[in-house]
Amino acid sequence: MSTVTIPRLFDLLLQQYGQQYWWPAQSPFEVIVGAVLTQNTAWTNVEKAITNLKSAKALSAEVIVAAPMRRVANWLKPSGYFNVKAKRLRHVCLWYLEQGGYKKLCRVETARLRVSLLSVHGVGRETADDILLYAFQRPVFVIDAYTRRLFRRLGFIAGAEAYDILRSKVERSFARRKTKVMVFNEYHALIVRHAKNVCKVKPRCGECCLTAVCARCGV
DNA sequence: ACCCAGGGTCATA
DNA sequence: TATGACCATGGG
Repeated sequence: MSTVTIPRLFDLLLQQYGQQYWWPAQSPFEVIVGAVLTQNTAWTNVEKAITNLKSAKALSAEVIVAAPMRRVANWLKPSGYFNVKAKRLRHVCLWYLEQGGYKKLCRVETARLRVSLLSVHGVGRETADDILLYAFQRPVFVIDAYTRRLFRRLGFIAGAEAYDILRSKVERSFARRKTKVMVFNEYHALIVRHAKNVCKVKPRCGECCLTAVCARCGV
């Protein structure tokens, strides 16, 4: 009998769904904005907010910092938590400008860049890692709720481990691989893609997330 | 009407 | 360290 491992699951998901071509954005800065706006929010709602920013020619750190918070919040409205996110986005933009912009940030070593990101109000571990991986192409694996649930269900983890414990566990399992950035990029995207196969049985059994066929629900 | 979504901060114990 | 309240829109 073959045992599924963390690297093996990556192969299986890639076979099943193919490449996902993440992050859906046209620039690194757009990745950063999207990473903040997608916090506990459906991506379709984030797209609407980003469309608002583009229509207003406000998808830039300078414009966002200069704009009144009420106006920023208004652009962000479709993505939910708009008052909170307007504040967070402002902090991120101030940081981005203070650090000298994308080119300067590209020179910062990964561990330092992570610490720097985490010092920004509104940027937690997952958001920081989204940015590190998808805006700066750093070999960092993003742990989200889907990853936690799927990996727990498959017996890779207990489920309640601290974020950084899980992250290093996954990263170590690909330690010998040369293309870590590509793998981590695709793996996280594939897990999110796979999550869309969650069964729609109500009430949710709590175990049916992230498998195409839920044994408990019998779907 | 209810549940959920590509989290993070803050107060509290 | 570890819970719980809070933030808020849009789709199923």
